[in-house]
Amino acid sequence: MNTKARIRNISDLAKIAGVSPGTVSRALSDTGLISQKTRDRIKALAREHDFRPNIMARNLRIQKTGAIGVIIPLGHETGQHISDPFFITMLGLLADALTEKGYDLVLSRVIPTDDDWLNRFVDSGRVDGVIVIGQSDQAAILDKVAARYRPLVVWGGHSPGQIHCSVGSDNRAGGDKAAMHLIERGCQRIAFFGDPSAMEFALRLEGCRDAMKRAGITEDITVFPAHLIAEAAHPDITGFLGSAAVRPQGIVAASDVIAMTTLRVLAELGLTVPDDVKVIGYDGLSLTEHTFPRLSTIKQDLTSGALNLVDMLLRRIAGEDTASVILQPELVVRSST
Amino acid sequence: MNTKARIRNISDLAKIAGVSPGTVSRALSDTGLISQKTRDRIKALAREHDFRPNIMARNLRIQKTGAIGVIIPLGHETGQHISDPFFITMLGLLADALTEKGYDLVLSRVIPTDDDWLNRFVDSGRVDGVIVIGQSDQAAILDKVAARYRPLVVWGGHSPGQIHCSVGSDNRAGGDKAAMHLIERGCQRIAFFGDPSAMEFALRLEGCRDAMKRAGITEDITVFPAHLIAEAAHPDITGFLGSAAVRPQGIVAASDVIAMTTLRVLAELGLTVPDDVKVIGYDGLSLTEHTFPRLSTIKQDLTSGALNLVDMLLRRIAGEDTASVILQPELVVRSST
DNA sequence: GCCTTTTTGGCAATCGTTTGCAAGTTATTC
DNA sequence: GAATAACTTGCAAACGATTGCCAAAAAGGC
Repeated sequence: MNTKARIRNISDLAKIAGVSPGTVSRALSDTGLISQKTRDRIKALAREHDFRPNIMARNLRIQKTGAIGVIIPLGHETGQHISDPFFITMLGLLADALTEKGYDLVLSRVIPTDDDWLNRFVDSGRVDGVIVIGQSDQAAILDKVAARYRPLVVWGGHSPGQIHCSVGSDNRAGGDKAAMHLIERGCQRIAFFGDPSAMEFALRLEGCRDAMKRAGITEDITVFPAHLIAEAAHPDITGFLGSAAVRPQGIVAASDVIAMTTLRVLAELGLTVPDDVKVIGYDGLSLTEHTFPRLSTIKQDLTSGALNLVDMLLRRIAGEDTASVILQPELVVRSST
Repeated sequence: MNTKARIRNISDLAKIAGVSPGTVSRALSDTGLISQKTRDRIKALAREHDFRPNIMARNLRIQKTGAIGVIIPLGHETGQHISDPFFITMLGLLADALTEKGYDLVLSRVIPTDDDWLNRFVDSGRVDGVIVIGQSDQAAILDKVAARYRPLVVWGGHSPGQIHCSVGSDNRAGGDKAAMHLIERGCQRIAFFGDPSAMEFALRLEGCRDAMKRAGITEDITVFPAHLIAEAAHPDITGFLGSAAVRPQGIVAASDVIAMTTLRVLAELGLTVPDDVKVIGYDGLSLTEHTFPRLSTIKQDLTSGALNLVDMLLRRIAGEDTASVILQPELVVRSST
């Protein structure tokens, strides 16, 4: 295009424009104080040479990175990975919300081998704030870091006395709704598929128990700690359902992925859903619409969850203090119950 | 812990250690030239005050960001989104590979509204290199940018004369394998579900035709341009299969998601797979193991794909030149054929 | 003990912006 | 026409690390 030397920085441009670097900076960043005329002239010049101010220098001066870290700690279940549909869905929503607000999203998967992973990330100075997806079994560490590092929010349940700011849904209420729905559909013997050593799942199980108690069902719920990931859960569940002395009439799965695997096992065993067994999932991921039969589930509103996470975080970055948010999950009835 | 003022930068530490900032820098970064003794001493001091050199300053000086941008252009099918299982799987693998190499991963979703989105990102100076997942219908733009910006690699098919460096699988060979498999299973009337206006799909269709020709089947393949996303594809496919005058014996789906939806529609229509109709997918995502019946598919080795992408990119960053890579897809036979 | 060689560590420039302060210019008012 | 007000713009000091070059110190050889 033009034969002139490339513009590498703001002072080059200033030289061409016949003004000082400071003026160029102000013109480009729309900080008042510059006459409309020179501002336009400089902007045009910048466009013409397609010059964009160096971001690293800007970051250094401003002491901000313009990036938010999203961390997925792969804690209580090694082997669980980022392709878990739940994480992914959340990630996509966060990406949208952050982009909207002008932030970059720096993705980090962490396998917590020591107690220092979050400290390291937070202190690395690469991001202005951090969103952690899932408490896993790391609640203690989250609390410790939250005590000194403000711009941190977490997706997950809220437990009394917790220090970190979390956004998540009411797991107990969700479990209650799931069990209640099965009971209304006529189930008496109910099983819970999921490992209650994860805090979220324990609460969902509690909720199921609440509902059964309320319905006057004395028989306790059967708890089967199925794996989170489909590959591992499949043989497990096959073993359990294939050999169960008394088959449950209804199954509350702790996650949609577990529910999906359950559907498959049932089909392989020649059982029909919902006639022989009813199954309800948890999360409300889009994949539940593509199973056969379509899966009933307890839907967490991840869209507003993501929006809340970002909103809270930005407010914390701005210095505000924010309380945790608890969203209400919702029963979605499809064909599996 | 200690009452001393916090160490904010390298010179503070230098003061405490009684040396000059330069020495601290060298000690911390293990650049030779410093005696083992002082190096150890300084490192201990840094650990004690948990001081970490400011990354932004480092970036500015070094002229590197230590981050790689991963872009997902949502081009030819608006509404397709990041939660598409294919993107997600790829993203997870890239996250692993990049972390391994010490790079951050900056995620960016782009809806190409103008011709300048890639330029803007590349020039933003936020990343040292860019990986684009999927050519979508943006091949021209990719070529244009690739011509001037070296550290750019793309996941997708390779077309003769393309300028950008791509890593992808041989779609034509994959389509061939899929159709061949159906033919060997006794299918004569074959349908292709997928929109051939996407380049990758067109090639897969070509491959199917190759196989049929070789097998001496004169009847042409029926092409049905199903949508990429399950929500949209479902009614489409229901319409097509429900009203087809002559039902195909075998279906080659252009993606696993389409195949999955097809399975569901068939089940809803009361048809058995594979007895009434055989279905084969494309991609080899893990979700294909969790359908019922389990889906046969043409597997692209995304793991080595991701490794290749990262490897190529790092070599380009280092100044090397790299040629495109074409991987061979592989037939995976399960229960749907 | 003196001279040469090797280590070790300090100095200061550099990366490219932003921004407080002050000076310069123009417009306004009496 | 002078004094004041109101805008514009330039100057130069940060931001916090890295690194080439040089001097001082230590080690080694005779």
